[in-house]
Amino acid sequence: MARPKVPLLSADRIADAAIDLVDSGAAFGVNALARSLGVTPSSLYNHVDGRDGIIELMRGRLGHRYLPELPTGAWDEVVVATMQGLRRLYAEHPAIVPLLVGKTITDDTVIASYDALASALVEGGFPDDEVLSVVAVLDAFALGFGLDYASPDDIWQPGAPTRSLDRLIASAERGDARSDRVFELGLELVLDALRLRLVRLQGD
Amino acid sequence: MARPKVPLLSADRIADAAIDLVDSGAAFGVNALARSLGVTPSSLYNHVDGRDGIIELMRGRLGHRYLPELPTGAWDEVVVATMQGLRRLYAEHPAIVPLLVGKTITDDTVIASYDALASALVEGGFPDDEVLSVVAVLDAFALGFGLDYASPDDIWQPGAPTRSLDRLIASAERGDARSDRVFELGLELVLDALRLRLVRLQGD
DNA sequence: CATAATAAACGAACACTATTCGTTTAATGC
DNA sequence: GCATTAAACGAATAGTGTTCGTTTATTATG
Repeated sequence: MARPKVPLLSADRIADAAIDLVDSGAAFGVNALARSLGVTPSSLYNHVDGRDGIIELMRGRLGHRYLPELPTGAWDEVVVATMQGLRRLYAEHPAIVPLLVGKTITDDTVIASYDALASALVEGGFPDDEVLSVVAVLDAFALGFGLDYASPDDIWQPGAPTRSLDRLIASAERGDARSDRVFELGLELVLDALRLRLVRLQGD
Repeated sequence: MARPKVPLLSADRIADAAIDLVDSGAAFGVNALARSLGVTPSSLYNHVDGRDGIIELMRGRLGHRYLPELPTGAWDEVVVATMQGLRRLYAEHPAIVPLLVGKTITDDTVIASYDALASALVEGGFPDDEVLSVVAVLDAFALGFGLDYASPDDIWQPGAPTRSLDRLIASAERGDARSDRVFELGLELVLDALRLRLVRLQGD
């Protein structure tokens, strides 16, 4: 096919198809993505910057869908809103997480979200030299939970009898319900801890 | 070369070489691994179960090196010991983390470590139906931190001016010092929160 | 309107990757 | 001493991500 009157592809269309592909459970790849778009792989390179570029586009699209535009209110409300946005993102698109980790974030929408979170913490009273650490802790949390959602049903597969693990696994929840419970507990714990830290800081 | 008198390869030797390879910063792959062992790729398949098998072997070897054999004492001491073991593991072998995530854990040594952690929490007074969630939270934490260690120097790369992020990034620590600080803060937060939860639970 | 420049698709090619297969050689057990 | 097994090999396969040069259609300029 030569150049069509109306373009078949665009960055957004490619990103959406990539998200669909990853959600389908298939392995993410440029070739497979092109196939799902009914296009040859090299055509994609007219619109996006290779594999990593496509991944960053996916991050942006999902960020746009799930992360609050301009979260306002008390710092802990911003934290909750951001974390729940990430939870929904990861819960509904678990397979994308492994692709996202360890890559520099450049997408404006996502950057803006982190900026809003950091700003809320600053205004909430956390000292400047601690805010980025708190953000990193929250990020580590969210990422860990994202990976939890992406984990196989059986996280552990004991080959020999255990003291507690076998028993606890047998009576434990499974699937999304389990992941949700873990997230709720984790968020509660980290919020309690942060509030405690803040009153301690302000007590001095 | 035909079969040598004394075998060139063994599962352990392959795992050690794989760890060295990953630590060197090179991309992990069966071919590259074979090259580093002075052997052809197919020879490895006599000893290990493919790429995933090698990764699980690495997990086991590293677990054996870094996770306390049989941690004892109060539940929070076990938590600290386990988390710090994981921190050392991730800090000294950050590049292995992306390979580990999202794969079922079968290695006996690593299983035993999680079992000890779960048992300590049970004995510490956490209710049965909550222990696995706490373990998962800690795991999510540790994994998130591991990924933090593995992250590039620039986690964020704002393309436009920001409210706080630019300023905070400019004056922030970088590299391992930053990651260590984040870990310490995170561990402190989660321990505070867990202790608080325990006294609340026992108060009822 | 003609022509040049650009955008967008294509297919072919390249250098990898992980894996499988059949073969050869050396060590071992009865 | 002979059959079996273990362990290496090379060749082959199918797939990966990416680059390159070419063709075609649309757009903008003179």
